[in-house]
Amino acid sequence: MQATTGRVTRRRVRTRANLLDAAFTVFAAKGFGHVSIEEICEAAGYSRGAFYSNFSSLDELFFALYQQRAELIAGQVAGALAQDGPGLDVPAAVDRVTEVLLLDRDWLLVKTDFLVHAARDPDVARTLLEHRARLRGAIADRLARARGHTALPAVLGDTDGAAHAVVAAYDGVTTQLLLDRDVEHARAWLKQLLTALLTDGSGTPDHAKH
Amino acid sequence: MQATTGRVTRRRVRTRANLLDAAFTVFAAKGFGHVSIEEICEAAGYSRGAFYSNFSSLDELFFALYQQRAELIAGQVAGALAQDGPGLDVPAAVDRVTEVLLLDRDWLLVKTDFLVHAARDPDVARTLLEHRARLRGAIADRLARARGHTALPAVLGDTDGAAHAVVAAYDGVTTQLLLDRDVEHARAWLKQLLTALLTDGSGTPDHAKH
DNA sequence: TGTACATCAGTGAACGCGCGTTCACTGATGTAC
DNA sequence: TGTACATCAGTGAACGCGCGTTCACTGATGTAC
Repeated sequence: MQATTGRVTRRRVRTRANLLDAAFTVFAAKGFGHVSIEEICEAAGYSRGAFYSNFSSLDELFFALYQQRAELIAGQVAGALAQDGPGLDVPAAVDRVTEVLLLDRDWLLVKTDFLVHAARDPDVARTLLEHRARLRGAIADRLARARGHTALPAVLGDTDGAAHAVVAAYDGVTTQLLLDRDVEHARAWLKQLLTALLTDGSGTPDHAKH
Repeated sequence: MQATTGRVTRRRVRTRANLLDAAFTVFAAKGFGHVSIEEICEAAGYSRGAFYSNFSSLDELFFALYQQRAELIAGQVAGALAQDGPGLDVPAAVDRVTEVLLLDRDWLLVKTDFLVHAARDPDVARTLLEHRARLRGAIADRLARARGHTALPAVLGDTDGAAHAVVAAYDGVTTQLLLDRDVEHARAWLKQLLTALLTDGSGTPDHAKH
């Protein structure tokens, strides 16, 4: 209803952004559910009143935070996937995508907190599923573009099935990474998994050994 | 130092078990971090003092709870894997194992909460990694036993690599299941993934279509 | 098997702190002229 | 560009509740004889 857009402004936008940034750090460090509104305000350098002026609950802020970051990252992934020619160079693509998806541990932590949260709230789950669908779409597009150049194994069905498999592999590797904190291993491992999934054993590439 | 084992007893064991059972339900419903000691005591039908007589913190109880359930489930999985002959019937094995691993949503929720918790505490992470290693060991054994009867694709390396892949696939499918709550789809999907991973495209089984 | 006694397990009242939430106030920001 | 005014955004004190934690007490449980 905010008739004039000029009145929603500047200071407010800045404050909101500061709160979200501080919240990201605090949530990553302690986990949603172990964080108080006060901690976030303190980290951001505001009084608690500022929080209530911008959000109505921790849940709302957490949701906004996830939305913001997820959008950002979805864009980066799409960019990384669009980056090369029609042939599908799995290891190169994985390198570029994991740069975005695996290297920021804080994001992995927040994302997993959000998963846990979504698992208990169907409305939140819907949003997360939509984000995932968008990501999967970008992957399926990429795979479709590679069709003819590189064959997909029939077991997974169409490109959409293959995209699902890629996401599942990513989720699986993420779980392990959260525990062992070995990013390089996770990247190598994801490459290997995707190679196994996206090739049919004939074209086995040489880097897959080890 | 409890010299006589007779003095650690009965009532105490029962109370502890009741608290753990109640905690499981409450944690599954609300998530660790949104649960108070009081809620658990109320659910179990004890006063808060009883809690402090048995545990020193929520963290300790949560850890004990995970430990208890994980052990139980590890046994069930090992049993399910040991159940048939030397040949590897992937879909049948997946059916039996997912019976244990995917059907209890409450367990998936608690397990994921615990993952998030472990991701922020290296000591807890070590315990979880050990549990996972044990599970993986059971799977690797099963795969080794199938060797010669069924070939594994070389991309994954030895049976241990294949076992890692199985766990990753399981974790990936779990993530999706937590969001869409479609158990049957998750089982079918896991079968398909494992078939793709554990066969080399030649022996593609007919059930893999769709 | 029964009784007397000692120790233990859980009770529930009490305390106090952390923090969510509200609100009257003030300095900041934008608008009109 | 400058000034006067209106509205908005964030302040920080105040309130109160939920709940973690403690502890003197009592009924339950086990032991000795």
